[in-house]
Amino acid sequence: MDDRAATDLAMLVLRAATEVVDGVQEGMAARGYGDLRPAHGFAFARIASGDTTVVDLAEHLGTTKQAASQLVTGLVERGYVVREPDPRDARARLLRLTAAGEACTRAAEEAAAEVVAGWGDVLPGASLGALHAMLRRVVTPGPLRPAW
Amino acid sequence: MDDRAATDLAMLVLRAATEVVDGVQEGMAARGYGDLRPAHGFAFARIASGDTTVVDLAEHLGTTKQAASQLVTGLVERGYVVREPDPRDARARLLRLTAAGEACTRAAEEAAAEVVAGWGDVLPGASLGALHAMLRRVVTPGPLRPAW
DNA sequence: ACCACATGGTCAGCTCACTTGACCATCGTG
DNA sequence: CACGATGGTCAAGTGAGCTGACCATGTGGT
Repeated sequence: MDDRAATDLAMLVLRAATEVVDGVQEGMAARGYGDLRPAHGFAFARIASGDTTVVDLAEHLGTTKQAASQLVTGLVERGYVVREPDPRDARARLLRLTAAGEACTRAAEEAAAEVVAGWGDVLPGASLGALHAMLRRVVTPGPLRPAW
Repeated sequence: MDDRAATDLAMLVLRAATEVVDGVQEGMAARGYGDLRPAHGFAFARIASGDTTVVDLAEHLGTTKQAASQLVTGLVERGYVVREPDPRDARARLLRLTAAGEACTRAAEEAAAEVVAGWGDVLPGASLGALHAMLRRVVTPGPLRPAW
């Protein structure tokens, strides 16, 4: 694959990501979560996985702990997240989703699935699965930056 | 494909995009362009395609024309871009890359190609081409937002 | 035990990209 | 030639994220 094709592929990935973000954003707004930004969604995903502290979240988002703390404060104010004391470390505060937060997470998953379903409409049958498999092999775990 | 797999695929796309952006950013810094942000790269890509005005750029980046104008001002100050009068419209200013701007564009393409080449190392032979073909079919043209 | 240092977290102030709103010059059409 | 649409800039405000300082708690060394 020459440089031009490689660059083109890179651009396609970026455009696909833009589609995902915009699509999810739209879907969330349609479900009544218009006040949430993509960064919030990434935060939900991490918090939902359990045993998350503000510092964990900051690493996951690729930001400073201050920024993560600020973001969490917003989620707490909206009733999506609660800060609970960590039984094993008096310094730390564990983040947990409220019922509203879990409902929100489900809505985000639905919205994401909708976007992907749209892709399925233009791709022959099993290709979506192949796409999934390829990306899984290619992608390394790491932060999911909410901004470029 | 169920919702969970679809959500997972969406996340993989986002993570892949993050890898691209971070990789290009690193590659650019290594080539002496550490002062440029991803948004600048997207601007370069559009300007390089020729006959671009500030308004065109704003649409391409999904921002306001004021923001695009501001961004262009920065590129002009750094000597990457010049504003030239449009011979067909005295209101408009055509954007053109300087020699430095073109060198920068080539550097960005190289950096992007490097990231993709890294993917080629972990994917069996023709899969990269298949990935390219799939994304091309799935992705619709549109703005390339520099921020989520 | 006690000290020094590392770690989790917050507060305060700043930066800077991006936004809204107003405005000017020019184009196109009746 | 008037009038609305369009390309562009200026000015002020917003807000997410950063740096720097600080406190409380955990951890390892002597």
